[in-house]
Amino acid sequence: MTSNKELMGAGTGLLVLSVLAREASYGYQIIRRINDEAAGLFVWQEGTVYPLLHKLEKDGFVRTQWQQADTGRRRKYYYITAKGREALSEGHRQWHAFHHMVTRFVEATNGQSF
Amino acid sequence: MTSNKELMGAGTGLLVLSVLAREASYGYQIIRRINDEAAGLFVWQEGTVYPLLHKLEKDGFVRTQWQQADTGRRRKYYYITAKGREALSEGHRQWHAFHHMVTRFVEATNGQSF
DNA sequence: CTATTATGCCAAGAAGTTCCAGGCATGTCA
DNA sequence: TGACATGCCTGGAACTTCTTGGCATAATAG
Repeated sequence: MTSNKELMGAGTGLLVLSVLAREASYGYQIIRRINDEAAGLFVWQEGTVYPLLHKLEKDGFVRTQWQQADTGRRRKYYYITAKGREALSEGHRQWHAFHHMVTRFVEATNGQSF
Repeated sequence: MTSNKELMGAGTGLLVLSVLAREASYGYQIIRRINDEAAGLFVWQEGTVYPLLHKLEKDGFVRTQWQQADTGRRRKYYYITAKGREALSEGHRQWHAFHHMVTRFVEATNGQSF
């Protein structure tokens, strides 16, 4: 039985994992990508994302590797693991189920103003 | 600028407000309705919903009234306010925007396994 | 008649998440 | 040189949710 907490928090991990499923990346870039894509809907702070990345690593959903960029700066790259892809798939499934429920509820309320 | 926290937490308030937009109800019944509708996807605890209801009241999204049921038991009925309906409408809008973003992200990852 | 279950409200404390506000270091550009 | 962007991180505050419990009445089972 999935807890509500996991489900709600799933949205954040889901976004990060989906970014990494496309291409390995590092914290600073992940933050920019997601905030760009959010286009003002929300803004993730560094203090939100770095702890989340550490948690994803602890859970085995990503692995990390320090790399030296052309610029000379050190970057901590995050790679999604097989387990991470499973979690992404499952999370996506649950997300849809939850969204479907929310939509059904809210749209049942009335036919006005939406 | 909406914070991420508000957006994620919005899902819970959204469900409760949408229940109340259809029909005034009381805590115990709200919990059962939502858990029934969730059909195992998640289970809300009383400890989650009652504080949420108090918060919705404090924010002016609902007002309350004690009533005596036919059974003789006291029930605290929650009525959605105009402000609550506005919040529901706005929350619904944001929820869609967020869901759209999540979907776009996740489905961009690959064409497999979903 | 009594014990259990269902109804109905709530709170206290723990655990987890996110934000805010920083710190620290290097590279780039004016 | 000084400011800004990049790049990592932490500590503490604030908030949410869960767990576990209490309290009281009504319905039902034995």
